[in-house]
Amino acid sequence: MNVINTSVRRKELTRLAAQLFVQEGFDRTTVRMLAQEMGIKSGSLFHHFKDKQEILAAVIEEGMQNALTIARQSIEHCSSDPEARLRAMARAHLETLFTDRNAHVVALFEWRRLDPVASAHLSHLRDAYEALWVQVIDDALEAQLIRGDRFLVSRFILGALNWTVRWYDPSGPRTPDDLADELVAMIMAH
Amino acid sequence: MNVINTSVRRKELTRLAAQLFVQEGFDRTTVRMLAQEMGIKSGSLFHHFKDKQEILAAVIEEGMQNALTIARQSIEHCSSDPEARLRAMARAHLETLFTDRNAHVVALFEWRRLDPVASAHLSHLRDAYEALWVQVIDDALEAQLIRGDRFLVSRFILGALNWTVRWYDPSGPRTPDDLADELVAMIMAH
DNA sequence: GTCTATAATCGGATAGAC
DNA sequence: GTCTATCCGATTATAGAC
Repeated sequence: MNVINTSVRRKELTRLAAQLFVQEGFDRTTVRMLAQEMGIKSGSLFHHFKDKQEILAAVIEEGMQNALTIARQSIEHCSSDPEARLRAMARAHLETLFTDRNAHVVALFEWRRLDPVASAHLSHLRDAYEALWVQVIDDALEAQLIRGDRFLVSRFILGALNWTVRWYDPSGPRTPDDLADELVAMIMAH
Repeated sequence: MNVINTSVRRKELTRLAAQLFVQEGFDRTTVRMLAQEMGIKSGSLFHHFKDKQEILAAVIEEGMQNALTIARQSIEHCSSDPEARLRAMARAHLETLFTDRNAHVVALFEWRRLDPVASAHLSHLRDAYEALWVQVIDDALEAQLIRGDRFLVSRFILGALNWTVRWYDPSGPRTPDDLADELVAMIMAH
């Protein structure tokens, strides 16, 4: 019935793949490395996934799905206050990047490696997630919490958040929530 | 005498390599592609560079050198005013990313692909560039132009700027300078 | 400095037995 | 569902002639 294979086994394998993709990058991760991490031989891997591309697509779908779910849950809890919603979105973004870990990072940094068909198939998820952001940003702009062009502001905020992957050390003194709060504080026109 | 080969021929080849590295990514750029772009056969390439790694190091050194030079020139022109200096740094950053193009982008996005020796050898350039930023940010903080932790603020600003590579279209209506100005406006506590 | 030719290795992917 | 064995194209890099 389902076009998409969602068995728990495949989920587990996808999780392991995400880990390697973040560590090494998609291009440098070989099917042999993936298989070893999964405790099987490289030939067996192709019983679960058609090819390497399909693994990437699975990871990225998982990452965007996660990001969407967590973000939606987070802003539900504070539906009225624009400032709380903005902070919640930033926190949710960093939560899926660092707490849940890996899949969302792959979605952000390896999207270009998707073949055109997979990219087209998954773009609605990315669009839905960005729409969530633009909505929250619009509310914040209307409440005069922040200033600027809705499009640019969301790009800048997401850029600042995404780039944390390159420098932030979760084992350091600051929590992801600290980062999110500090970013929001920085741009607020209080 | 010189440890580093700085012939104009090598500079030209480095420029072409940078272009391909941005388009395809370092891992997916083959020496055959590089050679073809340079109008020679792949075997001849190794007369100019010891190996593929050395090409990457050359590109990244060029990119950081460019960024440093342009940034220093830009803030010299406005040595007194903290706001002008901040704006100048942001403009310079986007100028080396989009106007000069390629080499600085490679430095930012492919740094991880450097082998440890090359990375250690080039890190002083990256550190010098970041120090320039922290200095400008410190001045802006002291003048109460912006608020926050000096370390985090510079990371967030650089993240927002770096991520533009992923979405900004230079052939669109906005100039890189527009972007820089809008980012500065967004974070200013006027 | 560039060429041709090729070595040596590694990559994704398949076939067929169990 | 996993294994072994293997195909075969692609990749980095070298050797030696011109």
